Amino acid sequence: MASASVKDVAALARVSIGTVSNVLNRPEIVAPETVERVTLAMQKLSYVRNEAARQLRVGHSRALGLVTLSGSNPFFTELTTAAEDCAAAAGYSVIAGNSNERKDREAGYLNLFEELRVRGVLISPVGNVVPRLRRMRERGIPGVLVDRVSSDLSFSSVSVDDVAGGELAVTHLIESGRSRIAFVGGPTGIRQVSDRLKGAQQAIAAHPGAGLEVITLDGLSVQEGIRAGTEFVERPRSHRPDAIFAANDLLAIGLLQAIFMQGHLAIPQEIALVGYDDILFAGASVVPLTSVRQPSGLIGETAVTILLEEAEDADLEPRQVVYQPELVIRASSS
Amino acid sequence: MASASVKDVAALARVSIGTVSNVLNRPEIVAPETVERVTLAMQKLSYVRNEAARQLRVGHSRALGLVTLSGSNPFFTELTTAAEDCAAAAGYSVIAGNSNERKDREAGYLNLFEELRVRGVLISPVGNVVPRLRRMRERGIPGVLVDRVSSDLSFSSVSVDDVAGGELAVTHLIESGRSRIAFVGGPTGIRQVSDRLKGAQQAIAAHPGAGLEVITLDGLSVQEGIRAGTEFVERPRSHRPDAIFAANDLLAIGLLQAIFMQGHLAIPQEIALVGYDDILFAGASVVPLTSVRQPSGLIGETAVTILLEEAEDADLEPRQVVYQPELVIRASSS
DNA sequence: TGGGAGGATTGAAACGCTTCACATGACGAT
DNA sequence: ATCGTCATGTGAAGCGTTTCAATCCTCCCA
Repeated sequence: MASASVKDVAALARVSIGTVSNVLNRPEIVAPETVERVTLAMQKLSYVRNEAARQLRVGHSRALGLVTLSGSNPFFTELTTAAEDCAAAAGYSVIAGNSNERKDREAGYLNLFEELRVRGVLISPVGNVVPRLRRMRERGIPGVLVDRVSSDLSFSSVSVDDVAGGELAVTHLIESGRSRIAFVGGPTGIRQVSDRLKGAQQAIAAHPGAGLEVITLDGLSVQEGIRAGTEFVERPRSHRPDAIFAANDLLAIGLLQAIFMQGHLAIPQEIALVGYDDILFAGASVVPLTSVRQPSGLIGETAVTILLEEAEDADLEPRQVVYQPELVIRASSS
Repeated sequence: MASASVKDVAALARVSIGTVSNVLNRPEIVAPETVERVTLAMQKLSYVRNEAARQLRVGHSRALGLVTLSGSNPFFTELTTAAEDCAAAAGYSVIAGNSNERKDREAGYLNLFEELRVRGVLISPVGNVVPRLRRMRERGIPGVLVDRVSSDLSFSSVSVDDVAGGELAVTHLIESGRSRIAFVGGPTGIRQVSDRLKGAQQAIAAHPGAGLEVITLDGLSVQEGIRAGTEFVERPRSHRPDAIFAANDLLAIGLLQAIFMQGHLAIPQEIALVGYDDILFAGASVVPLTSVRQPSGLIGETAVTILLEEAEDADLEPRQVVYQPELVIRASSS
């Protein structure tokens, strides 16, 4: 049974299809009793508007596209949920996908969003998506960068000061008496990672006597953390750092597993550990994790708000919103 | 600048629009050199197909809808990722939303999916969605239940035997010497919760001397777990259970925080703890968590496969796939 | 009584695509 | 030379909306 269309509703309510469309979109301009008759007809036929037809006519959809970096990182899950809620309040839905840090998946989602003619795109990019976003903007699809600042400031962005976060973390480690510090991070191509590293380096530079070892990994997962942690455990004590700053909490949890549970090294006594993101599980890990907290929900909301404004008015100046991170100190570092 | 349409491409390539559509959809029936000319024209104009128009014409979209119970539960995140991958392999995209255990949000997503004319719906339901799904199926949108069996078997489902899981968990607790066991779970309206409880009760019934206390909560979050755990800690020792079976890992982690970290009761010595889902963080929590593992990815894949088959052929008999859970024993219970 | 004003409704065009019956032409078989 | 076949390409219809100019009433005022 094919579903009913405006035409069927119009026939049943004995009005024109134009009127049906009006009660759907501007009920205030049609006579109350007509509204009622049409509404009744819609119920009888259990009419459901065909979004594709609407979209074809008006030129764009009621959906926003969102590409995040990782599906397993609760930071992005929280961000996504907040974005959905905020969008829903404005009558939009969010189509969310995660690139898992792969450029091909990222490109795949952008293709999809373009075919779908989404109203706008939120993205936490892996590769250099700015040229691509520029092309999309020329066609009326604005973009907002999330958790990342556009290098040339031509796009709005909502981010957290990752340099400050890195500095916060490492300064804390130094001030609590550590000096041989290791930074463990994912591909340095990811801005968040390189910024956190930069912050770490600044903290080191400000404190003579402290040194930084940089371990570069291929990703930011628990698995990678375990791998890196195992490597630390295998070293002779004299070559081990006395503190580790991990580029995110998943990594930190992996390090914790390898160092504390498998390697039996005391945390924080032998090695102190600081993570990043302050995910829900950070406070509940084997040794509760000191972590740099980012306002994930707020980021999502702000990004959606800005995106919708730009969708309304394409000539808006790009804005850069930067939130400040906050250090949450727990047992893993004190 | 409005984006190019088939008409523009056709004009530039000096063919009819029908031919352009053919190179898009059945390139094998058009002459190779024509294909090339058209492809070139598409590149020149950076043509992007308008999915809404395509969909309007063919009657349904290339998307699947997915509603999960919770966005913060990694079990569903893993399931979603697997479903996305599986759908992508078949040329479909997944629009995922989570109800956060709220019926209104669940209904909202179903509305959206119906307006979008998705090809099919995967759902892990909160309320009784069967009548709703039935209506959608009459209109050509099949549905598959995920992590839940349809009460009347009129829909296909992919689930895990939650009764067996509950039995597994509690039998393990009893066999390791506990007898005063508490079940802590979210709203009993959720099938997963009531099934796990039923399994727990079966295990108790099979072992004379063991007793079960049932604590019912409003949700399955870390927060709720902390609340319940605090209550246990405040009790006099004689009224405390010697083991807790939590309906999921988030709850268990909350319990852990309240009992072990705030309440300073030894786990597992004073209270043993078993969770459910074996999420990524279970093995890395304060006290590594014994948990019942479900094949989350496999569930997602299977569900998508079945759904797509039913989308092809509406007259397929509904199938019930039930996977068996597995107990992963860690420090929190031994 | 004629004429506006203005509210309510109508009807048709257009959005961009797919589909399908049909046209065209080349070529081999008869 | 005629016909059928096959490969290729064409053109128009139609999917379900929204939008907007045009029409139709009704009521009020001069």
